[in-house]
Amino acid sequence: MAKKKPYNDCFNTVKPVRDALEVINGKWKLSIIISVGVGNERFTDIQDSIPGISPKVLAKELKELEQHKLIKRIVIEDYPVKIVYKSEEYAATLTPIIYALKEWGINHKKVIVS
Amino acid sequence: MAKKKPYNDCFNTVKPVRDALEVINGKWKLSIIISVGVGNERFTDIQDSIPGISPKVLAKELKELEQHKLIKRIVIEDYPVKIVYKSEEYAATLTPIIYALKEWGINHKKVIVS
DNA sequence: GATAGCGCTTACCTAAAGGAAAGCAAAAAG
DNA sequence: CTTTTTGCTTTCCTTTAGGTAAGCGCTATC
Repeated sequence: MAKKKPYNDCFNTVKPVRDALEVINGKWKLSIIISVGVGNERFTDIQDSIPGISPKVLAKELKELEQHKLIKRIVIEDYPVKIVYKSEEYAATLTPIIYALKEWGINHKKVIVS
Repeated sequence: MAKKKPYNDCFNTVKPVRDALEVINGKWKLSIIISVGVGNERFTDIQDSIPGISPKVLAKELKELEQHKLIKRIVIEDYPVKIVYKSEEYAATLTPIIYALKEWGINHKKVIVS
């Protein structure tokens, strides 16, 4: 007896958190979702609203977000052809995460300062 | 007039979200916080509770989490010397984020399957 | 005395992320 | 015509994250 106490299992939490992180990981994805969600639909508007992002990275991330069905790319066929990005409805499910991160980030800033 | 419509500002949200991500980014940090939060305090217990993590990465991340005041490393001086990791109270403020990510991850799995 | 476990560290390597800068086709503006 | 804007793409390069494998000092166990 007196076996070694085994570790506490937390896989039920760790697993879905990791699944979520796989989709929204990286430095820029949530910023892009926020920007598009707030109404920016043109490439350059999105770029301008996110300080520091390069067009290369933005183009790459937009493609990934499209594949994850979080954003749609719409081509409007008139003269000139116009391209707009919109949030998919599914992106709204990320709101609680974004909100929680925002609140935490704001508070953390205060904690660091003090 | 008829100036170009400027982009919609979202920096107030983007900025704190990025601040938060700087602390909890990466593939493993939240998993470690969850594991320690659930009561795993020994290095190998934490390692065993997070499938796939290597000791190198775990050691590195634990140091970073210590610096961010999310986890404390305690050396117990008896024979043999024992080292335990515990959550700082501040780590509890991450609970809403972890919960939101967990819920989203669970739901996302369902969405993908269908 | 040999082996195993604990809490790491070290060295090495690969892949992916990301930055910088330039360019480009099409159209509009001057 | 020249320049500017838009929505990107391309190339090149550096940084970082992370994986693999081995080992090490110490203790405990067989």
